Amino acid sequence: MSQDRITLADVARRAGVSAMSVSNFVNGRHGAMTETTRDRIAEAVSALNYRPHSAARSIRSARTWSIGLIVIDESPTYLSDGYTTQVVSGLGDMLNAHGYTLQLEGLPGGRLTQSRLIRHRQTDGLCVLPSGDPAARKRIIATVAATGQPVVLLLETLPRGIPDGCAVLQSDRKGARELAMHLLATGARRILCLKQTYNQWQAVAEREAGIADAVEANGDRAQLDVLGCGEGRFEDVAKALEAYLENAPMPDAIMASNDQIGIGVLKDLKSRGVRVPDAVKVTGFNAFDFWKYSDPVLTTVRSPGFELGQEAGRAMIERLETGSFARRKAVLETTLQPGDTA
Amino acid sequence: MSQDRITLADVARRAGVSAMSVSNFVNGRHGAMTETTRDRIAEAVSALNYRPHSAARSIRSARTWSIGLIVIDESPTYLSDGYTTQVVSGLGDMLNAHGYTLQLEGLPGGRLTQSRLIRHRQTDGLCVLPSGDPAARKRIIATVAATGQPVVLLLETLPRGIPDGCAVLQSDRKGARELAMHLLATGARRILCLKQTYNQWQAVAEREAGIADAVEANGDRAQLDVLGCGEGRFEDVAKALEAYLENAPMPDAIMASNDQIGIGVLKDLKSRGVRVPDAVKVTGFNAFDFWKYSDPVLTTVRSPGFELGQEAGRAMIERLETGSFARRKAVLETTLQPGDTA
DNA sequence: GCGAATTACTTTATCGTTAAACAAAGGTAT
DNA sequence: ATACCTTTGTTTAACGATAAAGTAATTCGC
Repeated sequence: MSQDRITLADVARRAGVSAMSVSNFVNGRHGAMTETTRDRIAEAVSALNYRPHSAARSIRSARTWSIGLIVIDESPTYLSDGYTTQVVSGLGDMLNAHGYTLQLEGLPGGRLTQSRLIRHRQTDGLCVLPSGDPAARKRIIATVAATGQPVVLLLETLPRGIPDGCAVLQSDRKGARELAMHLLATGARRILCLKQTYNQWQAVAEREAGIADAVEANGDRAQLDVLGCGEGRFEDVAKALEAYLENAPMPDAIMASNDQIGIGVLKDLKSRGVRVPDAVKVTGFNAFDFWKYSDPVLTTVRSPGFELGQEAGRAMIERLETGSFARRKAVLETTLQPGDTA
Repeated sequence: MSQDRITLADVARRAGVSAMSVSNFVNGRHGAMTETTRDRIAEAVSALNYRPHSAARSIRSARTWSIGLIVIDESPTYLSDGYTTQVVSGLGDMLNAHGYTLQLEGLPGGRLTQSRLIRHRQTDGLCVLPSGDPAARKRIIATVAATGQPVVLLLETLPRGIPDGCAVLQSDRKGARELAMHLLATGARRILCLKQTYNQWQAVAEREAGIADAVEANGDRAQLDVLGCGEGRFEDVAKALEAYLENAPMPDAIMASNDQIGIGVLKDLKSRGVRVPDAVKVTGFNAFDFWKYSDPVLTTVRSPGFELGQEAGRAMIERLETGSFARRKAVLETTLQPGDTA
């Protein structure tokens, strides 16, 4: 079976060359190398099943070939949000394709200082998907930046004072504004925005702002109410709507800050016997690839989660290979995704 | 700003002690240490913002404090399946709580040999979520085991010849059997099983076997047909059902191998005007926490994905700390999750 | 009151790799 | 033939931590 702890020296001994030559071979620098030498090293490497010791390599070359992703989430199931998983997939995909490894860590904002990726120097750079209120998010970013490592922020603008950082965003505000304008254009006047308040991402605030933009552009003819609904589970949505409708008439449109809430709204309205979209229009915003499973199919906005992760990886790799970030900010486009509910 | 490259020696110099003392302090061995010394080291560590260099630590201690998870998936969005994300969350949660880091890598079975986690020695152990046909899965497991690292298999039984391994499973067969028995007990005779054929997990085969168990136990009174539907998207489900119904009457029950397919079936039947569960009973098997979003709510089986990930982490940590796996196999229970469709 | 054990450290050697400097052999220009 | 590259390697000295062994001062058993 595979004899353990095979080192460069073992391979070198068998191939009858120096350890450095083996190192050069393993790292793809066979430019200046006789075919004979190359073959003998190749034979020895595969015969001994040599596997480079990453830590030893890292200590000398000052590169770990590993990138960390810190997901700030209040729940232990920090990947439960389908959007997050798309981001992770995209990032991992890009990193692996370029020879980097992804180290993943999810924790609540309050426990950030316990993060191993922050406390130990074990990555070449850190990506962060922050959540929390604006002050908490800023604190989180400052803590990560204090490690001195390159930082890529996901779904969060780069604050001043982060010299070695970059932000990768998506057009949440614009996407939400266009969705709202569509509703207003098709006759809606009173809009209710239903947003999650559990994990506060900047993107969610942006969506709210985008809706407000559209409503304001319509002057007095339109009106906007905003309602929080905690984690956004069915119970949360039902409770929030119940409370709202006690003091207000049914709105013309309900805009949810993500698809999960949107589907919750659809369910609740169905149980009330309210017809969608005739009586009330409903929209989501797809935090996950979920809209098409609802019945009727939810009108929503597609978020480029996978691409966002990829872009973050690309930016980080460029930074590591050129010494500085190519740009301080990248914005990916959201796209309106028509359905049957608006 | 944070002066980079602070080493143990720098901290030791400032605190007026040896590097070893700082090392002991940082690693929590302050048992034998004067309060004065401890305080001076603590001051120096925080004043210099010292962060241990993981690679340097690893090279001497032969521990990386990092565990790899290899997800075999044919799609680049290897976390798109919600069940997988639960597993990753659970594993990450358990590892982080015990001071380990998670390194995540997703790739198709055919590209396994390019895996960095396999080619490099950079983790203390490897967890694998295999997919593919049985022969491919076996090959994958053999490749991973050949690294000589401890292996934990997820949703896959441990083949012979893997001395340093462990399997963490869930009772798919039993869960599916009970679900099928419930259907048979409430009058179903002709059952159609609709399964994904894209990422072939052992768990999916087990579910099919469980259904077959129940049908066989009913002798000639019951009949089972099995149909593949590719990735399990709506189009796939619709096409598969269409083809089936050309040569066969509508079955009494349709059992999907996961919830996504189950919801696809519900949609398709609704478009055909078939009433559920009166005309046809429908069940899923929750690969993701999804059932409750369907309308009507899908009758399904809860899979303990998060707990499975946790258990895998626990097993691996025990292995690393005691030198051998406490048990070769752990099976977590699935639970019937009643809904409105059966 | 003396050797043995304990406490609180320090010293030394080393983990496996790579950066940097060096060297020998062969080829080219002059 | 001499000087000067180029090619194809080798040698040496780290990188930053920890295991293991060592040491000086104190406490303890009897």
